[in-house]
Parts: sequence; structure tokens; C-alpha cells
Amino acid sequence: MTASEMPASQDRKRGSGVRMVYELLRDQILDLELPPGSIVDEIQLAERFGMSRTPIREALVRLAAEGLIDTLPNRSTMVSQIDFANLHTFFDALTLMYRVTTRLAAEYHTPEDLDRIRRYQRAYEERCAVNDEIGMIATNRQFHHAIAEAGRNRYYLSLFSRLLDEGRRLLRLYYYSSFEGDMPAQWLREHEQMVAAIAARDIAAADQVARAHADQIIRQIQKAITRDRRQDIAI
Amino acid sequence: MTASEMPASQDRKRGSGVRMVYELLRDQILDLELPPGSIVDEIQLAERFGMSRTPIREALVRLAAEGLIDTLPNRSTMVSQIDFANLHTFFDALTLMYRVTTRLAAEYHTPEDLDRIRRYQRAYEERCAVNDEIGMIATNRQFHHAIAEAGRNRYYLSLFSRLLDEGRRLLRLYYYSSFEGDMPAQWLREHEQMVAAIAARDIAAADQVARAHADQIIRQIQKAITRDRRQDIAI
DNA sequence: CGCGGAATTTATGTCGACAAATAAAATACA
DNA sequence: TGTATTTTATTTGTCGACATAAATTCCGCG
Repeated sequence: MTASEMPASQDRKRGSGVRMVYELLRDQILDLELPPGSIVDEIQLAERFGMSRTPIREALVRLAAEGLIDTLPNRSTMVSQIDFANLHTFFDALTLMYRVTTRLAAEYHTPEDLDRIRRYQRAYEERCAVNDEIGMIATNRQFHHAIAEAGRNRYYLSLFSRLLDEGRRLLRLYYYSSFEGDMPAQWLREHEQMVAAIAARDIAAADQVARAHADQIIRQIQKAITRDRRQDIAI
Repeated sequence: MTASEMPASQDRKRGSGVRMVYELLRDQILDLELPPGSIVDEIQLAERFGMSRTPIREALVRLAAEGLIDTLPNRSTMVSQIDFANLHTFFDALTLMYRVTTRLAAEYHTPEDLDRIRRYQRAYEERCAVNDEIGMIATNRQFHHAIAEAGRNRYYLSLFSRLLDEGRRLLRLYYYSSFEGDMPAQWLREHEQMVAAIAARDIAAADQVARAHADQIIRQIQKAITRDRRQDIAI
């Protein structure tokens, strides 16, 4: 709606438009700038980016393939809804992927992997220190993504990425309802344990920590949801 | 290359062309009619299907999103290679998904799910009886897919589908090198055990059977590969 | 005869326009 | 006034054509 983007007009490399639109829309969706259910209009996007509908369309097809938007035939395409009814399947898969990727990272990581993981952990620590919520969510994602990459299994990596993305929307939705306790600090502690287990190549410990971390996250989110629901009813 | 398709020219519903092209190319890729590395030419496809390049392109974008084709910028797009170097990651993920989906099916299946599963099992049995290899591969896939659907977790379902597809290419590649023993009969027995465990809602048994089934499949494929490799060296 | 650069070729990326399908608006009718 | 039907409007799906980038060929020169 807001014409917030520079047309960035002429100086586009020949294949870059699609990726740019794709990444920007993706971020906007995951940060809830485009809330679930919003209508995505090809023509508006075309004008906004100063390009034809064709590359826009291509980006939309990719987003649809990942389930981030739903497109009804011959009619509008909209940002996909969050499926609260089946959240437990999300939590189930998320837990499993946390465990599997952390285990594999403990098994297969290289020194460079470990460096990268630690860098993202420090970045997360910084974001926590200045209470930058968007940054916290982003660096948290990067941290776990780096662990998954160290596990060197592209199948797990792609499913996990998708789950982390959906999780990003959930976090964004409930973050402001202020999780209980000092959550960022607890996450930081758990992240440290995770890195330690990976560095020690202790697979059992890695599994243990990953599972505890997942359980904790899920409990927090569920608590936030039920609290939120109760407020809905009160209104 | 072969102009094997009817242009099916005029009478296409407005949004159907894309799905048709997508599904046909997908099948051709998975059945190795389009072997890994083949060049996919938009213009040829457009002529062959009697439509413009635009819908062809859309189908190709979807296929690329699933990793079935690779597209180098400004240059040709080709059917993606089978990554033999990292086959173990494929086997790892496949085993895990066999186990998880079978467990969940045991937990959440409905009577209708069980009917469907049993129908596909019988279909597989029939294909085995007449030694129809393509049919065996297809019905085998449908059988496991039905189990995953009964598990009601779309994240697992989508990863599992992707793995089954890649497996379809592998099977197609090695099937004719005649697996050891009476493999179809063994698969049939294991499928029966799987259905029994699911029907009994015995999660532990389901897990056990799924794991054994996966191990057995993987062993067969690995054996076929090493045999094949040895032949290569001999030549 | 071999090599480096310019022209040609070929397939892709992008565009603007038209056609079809659906939703919304307007009109007719009871 | 309410409902059914036609008309309009908007947005998507498709098309043919042009622009551009890489690969190939061709050509001159050493």
C-alpha cells in the first residue's frame, strides 16, 4: 500500500529483479509488515518496483511454492494464514529438526562452521544487550541456520529453514506480549550449551540440549497464545 | 526432443496449461525420460505444447523451486544431477521420514486413511504380480504417501514427498540391475507388517517396521550402486 | 597454422498489450 | 423494497515481440 520503495529504476542487472522482489516480499511477509490475509496485487508491485508484471509474477510463483502466499485461480493472491489449528504439527517438526540438525552439527562440523556459529551467537548476544527485538529474531534464526548448515544435510536444512521462517512470523506476532521471565537471557544460556556440546562432538548432549531448547521455546509460545486468547475472550 | 505430445491445442482451460506442463515434465524427469543433465529448452517446450513461453516459464520456476531442475542465469536450464557424493544424507533423511510418518500414522489415522492405505497396498501387490516395474515404483510411492497423509503433518509430508521423488529416480536408475533376492515379495511382507502396526495403533512396532524397511531399501540400493560401479571400472 | 578479438547466433529476461474470468455495480422487474 | 439479471470494472493468464547476455563462429594477423 505505502509507496515506500524507491523504484530504483533503470540500473537493474538483467536477472536481479526477480530475486530482489522475492526477498523483499519474503521479508515483509515474515516480519508481518504484510499480515496474513493481505492482498498482493501484481500491478501495484509492478509500479512500485518500476518493472513489468512478468518478473513480479515469477517471484510470486516462488513464494507460492514455499507456501508463503496462496493464489486462488483467476482471482487475488494473498499472504497465507497462520494455521493455528495445526500448530502442534509445527511444534513437532520444529523439535525434531532442532534435534537432528544439532546432532549432525556435533558430528560433522568443521572449525570454520564453529567460527560462524559463534559469530552469530555473539551477534545475538549484542542484539539482546540493546533490546533490539527484530535483530534478536533475525540473529537467532541465523544462529540455528548456521548449525543446520554445519550438519551438511540439505534436506534437513531446507525443512528447517522453512520452519524457522514460520517461527519468525509466530515470534513477531507474540513477542510484544512479553514472554515470561528473562527469556533472552535463558535462550543465550541454552545457545551456549548448544555450542559447547557441538564443539565437544558430544552427540547425546547436543540432542539433549536441542530438545530442551525446543521445549522451552514451544512452552513460551503456547503460553503467549493462551494468554492472548484469554484477552480476546475478555474483550 | 521427440515431438511425442499432442499440442492438445485450442481447448485448454485458462489456468490449466501450467499445471499440465509442470506435471508432465516432473514425471518425465522422475522416470529418467529426461535424464539428469538434459537441457530443457523453453522454446521447444512452447512449440511442443502449442502455448507461449510464459506458462512454460512458470512451470519451470516451480520445478526449480523443488530442485528438480537447475537454471544458470541467462543460460540454459537443465535437469538436476543426482548427488551421489551425498547420498548418505538422502538415506539418513529418508529413514527418519519413514519412521516419523509411520509413527504418526499409527497415532492419528482414521478408518478412511486405513482403507486408502490398504487400497494402494493391493494395487502394489497387483503390479508385482504382473511384474510391471514402472507401476510398482508408482504404487509403492502412493502407498507410503498415503501413510504420510494419515500422519497429518504437512511439514513431514512435503519433505517425505520430495524424498520419495528423488528415490523414484534412484530406483529407476538401478532397477534393471536386478536387486538381489525376491525383493518385491519382501517389500510386500514388510508393507503388510507396516499396515498391521498402524491398524493396531502400535507406535513402537510402527517405528520398528519402518526402520527395518528403510534399512532394507537402502542396503539394496547401495548394493546395486557398488555393483554398478565395479562394472564401470571393469570396462 | 594458431590465436585473439569482432560479428553472429541462440536462448533467456523483460516488456506492453490483449483476452478471459470473476467480482462489483447498475438496472430491470415483481 | 427486494431480488434476479445484465453491464461494467478490475485483475489475472497468455501472447508475441524486443532487448540483452553468453556461446559460437568467423576473420584478420602474427
